Amino acid sequence: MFHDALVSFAERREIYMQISSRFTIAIHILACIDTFKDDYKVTSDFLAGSVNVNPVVIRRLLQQLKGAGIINVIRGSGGAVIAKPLSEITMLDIYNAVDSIENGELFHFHENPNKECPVGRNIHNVLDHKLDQIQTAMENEMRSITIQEIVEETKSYIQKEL
Amino acid sequence: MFHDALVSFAERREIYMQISSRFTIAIHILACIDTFKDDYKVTSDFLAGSVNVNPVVIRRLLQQLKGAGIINVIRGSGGAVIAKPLSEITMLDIYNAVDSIENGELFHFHENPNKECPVGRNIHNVLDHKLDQIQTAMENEMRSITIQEIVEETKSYIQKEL
DNA sequence: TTTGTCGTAATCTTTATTGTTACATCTGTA
DNA sequence: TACAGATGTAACAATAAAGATTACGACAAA
Repeated sequence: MFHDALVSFAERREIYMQISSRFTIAIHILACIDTFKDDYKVTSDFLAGSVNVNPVVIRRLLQQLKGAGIINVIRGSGGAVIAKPLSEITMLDIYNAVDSIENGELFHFHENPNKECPVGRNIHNVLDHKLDQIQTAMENEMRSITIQEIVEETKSYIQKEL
Repeated sequence: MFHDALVSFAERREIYMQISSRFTIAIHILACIDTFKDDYKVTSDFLAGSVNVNPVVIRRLLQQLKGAGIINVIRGSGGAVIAKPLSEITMLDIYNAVDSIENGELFHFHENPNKECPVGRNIHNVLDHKLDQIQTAMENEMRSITIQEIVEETKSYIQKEL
């Protein structure tokens, strides 16, 4: 009988997961780099002004995007440029690049279900697959949207303002 | 020219979003209630033992699930029971019930893009639709999975142990 | 060599979540 | 009707992550 074992507590240690604003900021950054590439040197200060965050936050993101081969950052003289065709950069690439969520998992699973409980020791096995299925659906949708679309729509909005 | 305006900072106020462990805990709770309904009175202490969290955390979740019409909680004598057929409870129902993410939005959008920048003042319009599209894909997948499946698979895992 | 910029470490602030204690309230039962 | 066992919920503490900010060394072009 596990009933008595269940009625008790324990210490825990969990990992958080969230889709942070790094994701939308990174997209914003790429849209800026492309939009202003011919007219300005797109520095971290310039981007910080458009996004409205501290330049260091931008530089950290630029490093992550560079690490993923999405952009190049020019040391010394400054500025960032896009490293490959916009049509080949998907939302998923960016999502992965900026490490939007902890260790690639969207859901925050409670860490220590009680192994003495039949449900507690099996729930992980059951749920992991389902959670994966949900996350995959999300990632597939992300993969279907390119930065090219984003930039084109942004430019069309800007056109309409004139 | 907006260049000068861009190279500057500003204060901000943001809202966090994450898929908290409340979601997986709530599923765990429902699996327990159903699995043990004939053999035990499923109290918050009992559930706390299986999930391995403080009973108050469980009670808070029970209230949220009750608010969504998913379970009933018995005051006084204690215990929780499921309020409708398991096949009619989807992962999405639970996700919504436990308020897994802030104000229904999965993505944390940076709050104050600079309105003086053509990209800054349009990025929200462009992205909102795309982010919605991604979130919808995720929610559709959630809607396709019922608690019945979860419970059945859990029971089948438990069977295999014997 | 000066100037502007990147790269990055270190520290602080803010915020949400979760943990915990405490206690009023409720209900079945002795 | 008093008791025992639960729930309902407020209040506060502890923990953790994100993001803000400062500082400064490294670098490249003029």
